[in-house]
Amino acid sequence: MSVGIRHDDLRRRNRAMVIAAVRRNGQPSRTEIAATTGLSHSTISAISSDLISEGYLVQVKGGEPPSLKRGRPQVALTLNPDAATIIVAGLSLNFLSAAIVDYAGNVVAEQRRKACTATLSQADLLAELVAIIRQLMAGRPGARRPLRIILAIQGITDAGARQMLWSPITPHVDIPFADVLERELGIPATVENDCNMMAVALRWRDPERYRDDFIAILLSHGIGMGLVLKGELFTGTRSSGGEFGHMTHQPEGALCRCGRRGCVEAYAGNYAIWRNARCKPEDSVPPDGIEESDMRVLAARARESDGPEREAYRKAGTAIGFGLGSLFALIDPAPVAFVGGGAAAFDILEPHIRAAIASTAGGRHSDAISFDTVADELPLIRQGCTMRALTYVDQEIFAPGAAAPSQVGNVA
Amino acid sequence: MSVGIRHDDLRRRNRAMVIAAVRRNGQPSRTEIAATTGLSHSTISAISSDLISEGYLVQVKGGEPPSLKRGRPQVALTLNPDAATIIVAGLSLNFLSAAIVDYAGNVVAEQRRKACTATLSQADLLAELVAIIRQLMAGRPGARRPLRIILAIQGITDAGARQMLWSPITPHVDIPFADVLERELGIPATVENDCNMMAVALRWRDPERYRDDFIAILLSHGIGMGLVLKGELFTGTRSSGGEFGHMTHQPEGALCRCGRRGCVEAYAGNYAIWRNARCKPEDSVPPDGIEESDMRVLAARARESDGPEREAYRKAGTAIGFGLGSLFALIDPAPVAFVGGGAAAFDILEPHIRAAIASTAGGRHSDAISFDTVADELPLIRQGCTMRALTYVDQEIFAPGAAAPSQVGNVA
DNA sequence: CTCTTTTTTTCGAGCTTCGAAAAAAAGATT
DNA sequence: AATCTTTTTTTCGAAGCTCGAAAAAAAGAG
Repeated sequence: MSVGIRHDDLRRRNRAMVIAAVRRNGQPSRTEIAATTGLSHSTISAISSDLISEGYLVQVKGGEPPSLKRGRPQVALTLNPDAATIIVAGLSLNFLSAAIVDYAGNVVAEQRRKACTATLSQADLLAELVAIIRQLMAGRPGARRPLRIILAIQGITDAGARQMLWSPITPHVDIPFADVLERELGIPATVENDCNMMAVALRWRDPERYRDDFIAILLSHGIGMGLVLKGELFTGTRSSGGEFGHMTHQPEGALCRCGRRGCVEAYAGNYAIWRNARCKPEDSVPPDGIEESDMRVLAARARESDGPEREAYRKAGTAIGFGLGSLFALIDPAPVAFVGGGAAAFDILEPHIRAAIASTAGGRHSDAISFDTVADELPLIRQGCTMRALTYVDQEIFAPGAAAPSQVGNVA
Repeated sequence: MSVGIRHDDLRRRNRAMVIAAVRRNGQPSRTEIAATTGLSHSTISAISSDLISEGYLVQVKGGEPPSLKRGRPQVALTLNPDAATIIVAGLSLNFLSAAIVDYAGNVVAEQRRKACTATLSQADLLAELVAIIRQLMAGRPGARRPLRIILAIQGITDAGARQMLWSPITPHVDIPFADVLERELGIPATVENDCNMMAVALRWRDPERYRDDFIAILLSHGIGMGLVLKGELFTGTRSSGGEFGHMTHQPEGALCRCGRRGCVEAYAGNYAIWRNARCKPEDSVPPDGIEESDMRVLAARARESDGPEREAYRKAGTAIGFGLGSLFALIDPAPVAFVGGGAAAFDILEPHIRAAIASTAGGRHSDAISFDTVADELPLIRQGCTMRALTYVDQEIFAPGAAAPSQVGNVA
């Protein structure tokens, strides 16, 4: 059951609240923080003065143009970039990346590397990952140790963000990425699903549009989803969950990359569109290695003439639409952002998506649902990871046991 | 954004925590409360002494057998039944009910009434409901005003629990039950979906089995669901949500009561099983007024011989299974309780449900999923409403503005 | 009747937040 | 240039909360 609030929790929570307000707001003044948190000016003054002397916040001197109002000007507070660093890593098909990001969210250093993820042994895959991070850290000798590693992978992770349970990019399953990274590098680590990080990023990027309830759908070789409900990232009970692409669209239908039949992805993933456009049978083995350029050709043909390509996109849109209809039956309609290469063909998909949704019970008032597209998923994933990891760090710094460091040294 | 914790919130929250601990635990001692809440003995002592003098808690004198341990015996605390009352009302096809329940959860008085909900005007339906509650309260002259009304309806409610948006029991939509009840009776009211209340009740009834993540599915004329995820009742963004029965099973499939096609309910609702068992076409208008006894006959035939009845149950089980598979793709597998008349035929449904789930991507490890049946939904709904309303009352009593009554008078 | 054990209450210490007032830092006005 | 206004930020005492330690209470054991 939920636990009572101890007296010393109070300050800790309110400190974390101030940090969160600064992270969200960018450069708020003490007065603005008091307004958003509802705490009194005296409390905010005391807390922010502590946080400044501990090195987490800094005052922005004359950064902004002098305000036109009279009265004592507000002093903007902002996160001290030197307060901490984190490592943001990404693992996708044949590609590894890692970056060092400072406490304010700026990328400080970066590494990219190709690796044949599909054929590497589990040990070698892990070794590659550790190596790229080591190399990254070696580039900044003398720097303080990063406080956290976050790894985004294309695939299903467990609810505790410790392991990858399954991924299309490697035949291995249940890879304990977090444990290995922590053991090898001595830094707390978590593994996150890439689509979930997309959703997190959208929330930071455009809080007006993507606030409490929205859906991010990745249209790529496979179909992924990140879902925010009531302001919280939605995850499954045991895994990262939200496997929209593997909801059943047609019982006993087309063969999916996951080995089952009739999944949404088996109609709407790049490989499925390609398979249908080339008139291959629905139960043929899903092909690999389709380039984005191939998809652009298919999309162009579909726009041009009413041939098998157009039919393939119709099937894709219908599958996505019925999937969304079922999802909406559970959660009610919400704004959807389509992300990734497939979003470039959204103009072809949209009418079929809307038609399918409209024919479902979940799709009442479906014409009011707002759709949006974001072409490139990688920057979104990177940003989502950054914000999530920094939020973790914030929580940890102000956790019960954390001894408040009296001074956070400048490294640069 | 989330708001800071004020100093005076502390006591209020911890008081609510103590009440919650007593409600959950039944008759805990101060020591046990201290253990479960994590607060110190001194704090619990102070808070519970306040709550006793205010009349919310009472000490149980020699209720239990003297413990075999030595030392000062623990004094059990329990909720004072006279601290408050609430009204629990229910509205289902052609049937209204209402009960007065005390602060400890005991039913004090009850009323039932038949009314032809399908043909009543909206005004008359509301009038009937107000009348039955007035009649109930008239039976206890001099009693203090109930603190809350909770109404469970078969149908979709809005996220704010103010209105019924749609229901199969009446042609009217968007009925503002809560507002009308509040205006007519002057008591805060909410409207809840009946299946959600089933889930709430299961959580109180068997917290061992139904704790953080589980699913309650109502098998009746229609198909409903109540879903608990991460210990919280799951609702849609705008409505009560969780309309499992209206996820799409077969695009362009059988005609559903909701007017759409291919919903799970159009295969698994009583009317759908009946329609298939009688070999009516899938697009024939869903029949009304099928009795539970009719269904028992169909189930018996299905058990007996491999005819259309068995085929109808196979289709029903398959639809439920594929629906669960899609649900599991989103939330991962969780224990399922099948509730209501249809649960009596669960032996016929189960193999088909399991087979369908196993063929979906969401159904990995599906043989480990635990299924359970509860025959009668009405007591569950009643209990769920009771606990939900009392939880509301607890929160309200200890809300910021609430003046702590120095003494809660005994009414009996 | 005294000792031991366990529960509950009491009491002072140490925090925290808050409101009011003071201080600080500007522009506006004379 | 000096003073007045306005707004932000800090300071300070008051009130309230939780905690730990010690005391009190209430039993069984010896």
